[in-house]
Amino acid sequence: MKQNSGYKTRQKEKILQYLIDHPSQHITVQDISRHLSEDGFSVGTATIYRQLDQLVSDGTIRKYTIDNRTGACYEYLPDTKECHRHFHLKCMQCETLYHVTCEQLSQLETHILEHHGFQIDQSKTVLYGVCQSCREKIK
Amino acid sequence: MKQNSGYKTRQKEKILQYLIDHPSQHITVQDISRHLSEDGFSVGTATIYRQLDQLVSDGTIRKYTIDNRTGACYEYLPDTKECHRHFHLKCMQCETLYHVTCEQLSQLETHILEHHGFQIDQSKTVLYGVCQSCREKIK
DNA sequence: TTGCGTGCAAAGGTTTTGCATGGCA
DNA sequence: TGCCATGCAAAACCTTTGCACGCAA
Repeated sequence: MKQNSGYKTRQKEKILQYLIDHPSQHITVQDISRHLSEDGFSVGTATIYRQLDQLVSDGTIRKYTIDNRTGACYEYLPDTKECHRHFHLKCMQCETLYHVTCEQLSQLETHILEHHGFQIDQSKTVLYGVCQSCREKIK
Repeated sequence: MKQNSGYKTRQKEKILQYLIDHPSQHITVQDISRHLSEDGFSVGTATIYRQLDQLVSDGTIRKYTIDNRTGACYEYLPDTKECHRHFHLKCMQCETLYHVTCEQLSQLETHILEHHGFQIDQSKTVLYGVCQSCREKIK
């Protein structure tokens, strides 16, 4: 996992760099396409899709979709060791990523492993929802 | 919420019945379309989408998307509130998606809300890791 | 009868694929 | 040089929309 597969091309580099420069955000294929064009380095849509697929397979980025949004989103996953010690909570409103260390979460991990036989990978897991300040805004 | 809006038509009835007959499953528009055709009661795709939208608004069913899947999924929500509380566990090895209902997970949701002010959206959240059978294969 | 529901076809998006060409190793 | 990567365009999908007709209330 996380071993760059394939050749190192300029397109691939640019795409990944854009994702790294915008961590914890809902990046779409369109965003990447638009950004690279503005940068004077247009990349074909098909290439973007193909590279993103590869990055997802490598475990470098994550792909997900958000309802009432059209198209998939991609997000760079930081690889720092600290990230294995806590969970990520991501607000779908303001896009903030919260890093949470919590006994309850550790217990959950143990429970899921012991009772469901499933070993959770904290670094890859993101809990989606709405944070406090955004919930207050809505009211 | 949960009050059937609009007219009662045969199409609507058939669509909802199919969802009720397949609780806790990832039903797609195609599934419904195919099933109804086989039943000798074809319904136009546009109608299915329109009815599903209405059922989602009513709160009768839930709409969500799954990564690496094309198209949205729908799911009937049984009346009891607790029953539709479940999370998704996805194995990064075999890509299987597990559908888990678990008291511990519900407690976690409550805990995160009360202690961290964060309202988790289960339909968007997927816990990544490795499932039991894949862990056994590795050893 | 009134007005929503339905079907069909067309339109609007997103994502994938085929194929010739280009570029990394 | 051997292969993978890229671009372009076409194709394949999913979902929405417009419109005339059908049907529930």
